Amino acid sequence: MESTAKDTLRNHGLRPTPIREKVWELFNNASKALPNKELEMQFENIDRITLYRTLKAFEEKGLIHKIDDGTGVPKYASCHDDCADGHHQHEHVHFHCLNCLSTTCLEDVQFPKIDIPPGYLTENTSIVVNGRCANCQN
Amino acid sequence: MESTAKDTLRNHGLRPTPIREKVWELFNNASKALPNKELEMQFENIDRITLYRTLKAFEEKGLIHKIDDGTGVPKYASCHDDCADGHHQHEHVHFHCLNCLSTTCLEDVQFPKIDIPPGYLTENTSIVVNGRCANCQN
DNA sequence: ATCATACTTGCAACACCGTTGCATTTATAA
DNA sequence: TTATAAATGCAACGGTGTTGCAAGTATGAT
Repeated sequence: MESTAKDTLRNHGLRPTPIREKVWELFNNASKALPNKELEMQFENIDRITLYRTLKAFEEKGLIHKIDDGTGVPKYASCHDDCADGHHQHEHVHFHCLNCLSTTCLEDVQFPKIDIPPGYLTENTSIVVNGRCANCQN
Repeated sequence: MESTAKDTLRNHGLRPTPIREKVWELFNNASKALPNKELEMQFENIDRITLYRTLKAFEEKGLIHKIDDGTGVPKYASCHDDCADGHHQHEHVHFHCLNCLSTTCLEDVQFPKIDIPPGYLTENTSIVVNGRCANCQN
């Protein structure tokens, strides 16, 4: 049995509101990371600041994670269950298609171990692969 | 024998000017990637647009490469000889220190091979390791 | 050396985005 | 139902990428 958007929001310490529920559903139905613009377009008229704060809250509560794919336009994607309040766990590779410009999470791709020189301490690593996605091979 | 800043600029199709020469020297003497702000501070008074265009020109001509370390603040570092006009070759890992906020190129770290699912085509890959650099271990 | 030309610089200006403050509206728990 | 805390909408500020244009500068030909 799937948990409703309301439940999910409450479980993460967020009040369920129409906007938040819809934003959350958009992330759940998305097969790629979403930029602010694309989210805004799904609403009749939503204040960009409200959306900004919604995304910020979602991120802080571990519902979504921000992806910097190098385009300069931040994108967001839903997290998995192992993400909690302000403590993200996202050791997965992101793929950015240079053709359709979509960015996706490659959860199943093995995350490589980077051999950093002694003296350095690794906290977390970000990997973005740029290329052509499966849908853009023609 | 080292080539002068003038020579380097000319060799990349850029007219040597006082500003460009100084910017180029700043990159050569830097042990880390430089954000616009840090470059601006090295001048008495430089127009931010001029610096913006200088960096853009340098990047297009293969003198420097832009690094997106996830902070949202673009940084730049000098390229190596294998970079030419609009054709960058930077398969190296970048390290971003969460303590001193410096970003460096780890040229000697082995760049891992990412096993992307069939159907995907890899053009280039960006890797940023976040953590603590050698200078920040105390 | 001079000079015409192309490039560079500096300034104004615009757009976009992150961010904060504040008043109003909405959700929640007593 | 109601008091309280949180969410929303709007104004506003600052930073930055970007372009246009006029003035200054480097360059190659004469």
